[in-house]
Amino acid sequence: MHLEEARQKFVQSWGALGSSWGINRTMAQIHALLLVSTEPVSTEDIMEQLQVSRGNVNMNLRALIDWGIVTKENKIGERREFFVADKDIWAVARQIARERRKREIEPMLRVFDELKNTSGTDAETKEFKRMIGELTDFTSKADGVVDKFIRSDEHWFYKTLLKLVK
Amino acid sequence: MHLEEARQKFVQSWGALGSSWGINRTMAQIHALLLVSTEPVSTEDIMEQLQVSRGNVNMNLRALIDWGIVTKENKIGERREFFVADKDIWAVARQIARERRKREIEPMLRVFDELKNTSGTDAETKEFKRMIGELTDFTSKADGVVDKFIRSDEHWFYKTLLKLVK
DNA sequence: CTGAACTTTCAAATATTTCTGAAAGTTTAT
DNA sequence: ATAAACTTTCAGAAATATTTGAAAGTTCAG
Repeated sequence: MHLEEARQKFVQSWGALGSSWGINRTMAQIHALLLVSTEPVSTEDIMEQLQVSRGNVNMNLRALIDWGIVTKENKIGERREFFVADKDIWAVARQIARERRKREIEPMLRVFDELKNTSGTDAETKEFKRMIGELTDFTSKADGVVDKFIRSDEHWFYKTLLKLVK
Repeated sequence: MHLEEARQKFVQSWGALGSSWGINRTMAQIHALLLVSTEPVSTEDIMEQLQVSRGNVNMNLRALIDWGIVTKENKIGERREFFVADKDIWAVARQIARERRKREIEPMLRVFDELKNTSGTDAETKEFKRMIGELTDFTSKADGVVDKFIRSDEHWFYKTLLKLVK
């Protein structure tokens, strides 16, 4: 398989994976494209390579920047903007973990907290509260692990992983 | 907040969380409903409580059964089927991890494996292969952690978590 | 075997998400 | 100040995902 075919295959697969994790296909594809590009890439480049509109590229680039895994870059003597993805996979993973934690785990824990105050002493209510309690417990523990991961540097995490996978 | 309101809020939130993780809203809502139900629940019950059609409930129940986190239950002297969710959150999490591993991590590793064979000795190709190598490394390590989690019982995982979160 | 009770299927309808493209906005050079 | 070069916005269009509902299928008691 030659480079262009491989790159294309990677972009497609990364896009497909993204969509099964609640990330839109084009955003994931743009990210993939930047990941495997050695040079900073312009909006036009992306439009051409992925065959999508300027507006689409612009919006998804903003989102990637917002997630903190892509940055603008200015080439001297060039008017237009170029973009690069953080190439450190561990840093990208930590950043995504950080964002999803903020956007999903924290709000869910807040909901659970509210639900703890459900009134009633009947068996149904007790059972409901018990389940919410278990979910809170589980979610908090998962949150703890994610938090540790976010705070870790690669070295720490690598060592811990070694221990974990034996 | 009284029980019905709380239950409703939980079902809504679980549905919303599901959709940001690539699980369709109704499937997540049905799961939520079963999670907080003490008694086995019939298709009709779900239709009524979530205000969705019979076909929709049926399809999503099949999917939940397929994921291995919901089971059919027959009440004696009753013709129709009832459904219950596995109430052990850790078991549910392990099951979901197992399925997503099979459906997502494994195929992605297979794609990476193919991409390793990209021909070419130029700098671009080398860089591409290096990135694929890093992604493979990262994904394999994540896979190792997930695998360990899947094989763990709650006790083991709880202890490890304690170590992890200090 | 027949019909009642229930489940499954799937084509069409609906809802949701994503994308386009052109207009408006911004920045910089002259 | 003007214009060229580029970026952003967003209403409507297109694509995708989900849902409906009615017909077909299944099971079982009588």
